[in-house]
Amino acid sequence: MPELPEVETLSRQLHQKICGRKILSSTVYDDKLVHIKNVRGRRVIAVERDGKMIDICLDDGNSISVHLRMTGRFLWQENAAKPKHGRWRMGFDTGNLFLIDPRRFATVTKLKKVKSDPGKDILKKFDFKGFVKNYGSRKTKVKSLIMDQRVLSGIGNIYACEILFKAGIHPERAAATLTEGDWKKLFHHAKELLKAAIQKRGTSISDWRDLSGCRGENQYELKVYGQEGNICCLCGKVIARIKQGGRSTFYCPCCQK
DNA sequence: AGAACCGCCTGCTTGC
DNA sequence: TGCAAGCAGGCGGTTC
Repeated sequence: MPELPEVETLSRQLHQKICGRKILSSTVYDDKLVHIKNVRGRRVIAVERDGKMIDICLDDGNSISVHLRMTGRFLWQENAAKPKHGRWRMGFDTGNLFLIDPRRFATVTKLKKVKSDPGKDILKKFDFKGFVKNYGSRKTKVKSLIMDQRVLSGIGNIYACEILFKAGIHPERAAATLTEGDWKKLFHHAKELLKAAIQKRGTSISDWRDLSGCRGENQYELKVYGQEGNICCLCGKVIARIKQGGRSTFYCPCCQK
């Protein structure tokens, strides 16, 4: 599932491919997306990432915001033949951009471009002091907190598990029990991990692919996610899996306190 | 405030 | 082999 590194990868590739290009056609194949209108003839002036959203900024001041949710992805194709699970196509003079989404959870909205808060994005102007002040004394579990998109933007289940492992913090700890040192460690590893994952063009678990249909390579770097029953690379004990609000959490009971 | 659950979806895995 | 049930989960919404 696309999280910050995957969305950043796509966003950069898209910017490269369609920035400055005019949208010659727009074809919607999925009834859930029929609201996508008034796109033809517009020129793309930028493609930006906003948390897990991809914003395709147009020359009329609007922006097409795409959230890929679970299985959404973009594919660039020279020909206009609809690929399997193709939900939407935008035609450019250089080729065709398809939104592919087997499970149809992805959402597309067209709206006036609004500036979001870069202080919530770990790789932008992240506001560490503001975070600790506003959320550091919450009673909620630390994993739920860092996955809350209103609090931090971009972190999903896979990277949340990996970040907490690197930082040696148990996913069920109440946020309020973390010291400033714990938070510093957590955000240090979060930054490093997310940057490294972008370098690897994302984590290709299940069906994630980049704009050219290529797999990322970060799945080989995962230490706990999907590793239930395997041996921890640090201590040799068995990786555990628990449910937190219906979602799987993977962690090492020995290394994460 | 916080946690759990549901609905949205479809492909894949599991069990008989 | 084939079919049905179960499972996966980001997010918004509801409920306790």
